[in-house]
Amino acid sequence: MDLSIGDLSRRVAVKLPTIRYYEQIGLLPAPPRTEGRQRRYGPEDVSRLRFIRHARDLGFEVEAIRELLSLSARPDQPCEPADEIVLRHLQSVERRLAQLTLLRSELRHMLEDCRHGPVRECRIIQVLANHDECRYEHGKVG
Amino acid sequence: MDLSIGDLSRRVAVKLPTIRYYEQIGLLPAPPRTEGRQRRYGPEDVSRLRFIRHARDLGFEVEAIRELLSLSARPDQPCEPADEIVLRHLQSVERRLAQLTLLRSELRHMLEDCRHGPVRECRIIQVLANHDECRYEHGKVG
DNA sequence: TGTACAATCTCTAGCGACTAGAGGTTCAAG
DNA sequence: CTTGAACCTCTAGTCGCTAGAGATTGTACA
Repeated sequence: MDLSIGDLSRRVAVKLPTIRYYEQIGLLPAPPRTEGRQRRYGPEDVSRLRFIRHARDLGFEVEAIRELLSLSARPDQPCEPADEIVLRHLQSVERRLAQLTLLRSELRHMLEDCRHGPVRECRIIQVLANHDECRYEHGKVG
Repeated sequence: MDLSIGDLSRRVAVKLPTIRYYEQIGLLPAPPRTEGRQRRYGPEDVSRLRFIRHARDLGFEVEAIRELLSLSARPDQPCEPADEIVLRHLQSVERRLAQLTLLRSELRHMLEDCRHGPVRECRIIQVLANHDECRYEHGKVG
């Protein structure tokens, strides 16, 4: 039950160059090759890649995933370190949510205030030119 | 009233290499130089950089800022194009908020379900290994 | 005027997590 | 045995900066 990289890609829904990338950065082990140097994967690789993909979908960074993977390889150890990783991620998601919520109000107000006249009278442009006209303080948002 | 790049940086709170970067990508015009090739800025540059910084803080992409800047240079034109840029951005912020909200529940549940035993019994690791155990469908989140 | 040193200069490379493309090789079906 | 899809490696590009090296310039003080 050997899978080509294309088979693996379709099964796990991870793009082919991404799989090679994960191998390159050491998230996935380098698989055995055919005589013609093509990669062949087994069921272990399928699970591992699924794990990675799922964690990425949940927004975990590669470094966090690396830690989670190495934790899952030690089933007897306590799982606090995993908790901590998830908690840190949750907190960053919450910070991000707070920022974006503020940002959303700001953008809504800009649109509401717009009188649809010439640019000269446009509140959108005015607010951008002058932070004092903002309703809220806001920090950087990516 | 000529400002060095350091003066400008302090005034607008934009880092020095970032100012040079904005010049390089054409967001800021190339300023006049001293005999020794050091940049000297005037009040126009201060306003323009403030505009840019504010828009970046609000999460607008550089391309959007480019358009907003060129709109603000034509005060007689109608401001609908500016509206549209802001609206598009608002919509992407809203999409992002929806994703992150879902993600937050997912992470919270993972933490709640954790029994703090060994990794073998850890729901966090189990959920990551198997998407079917997720409470929600979730797409990619950055 | 001399000198020290902070500020500035250009250039290149790195970040994170991929993605795209060129140009060549291998596999598998018919 | 031929065809062509799938695979290979390698480099470079994405976005919006940020960091560093190594050289030059500006300026405050003696």
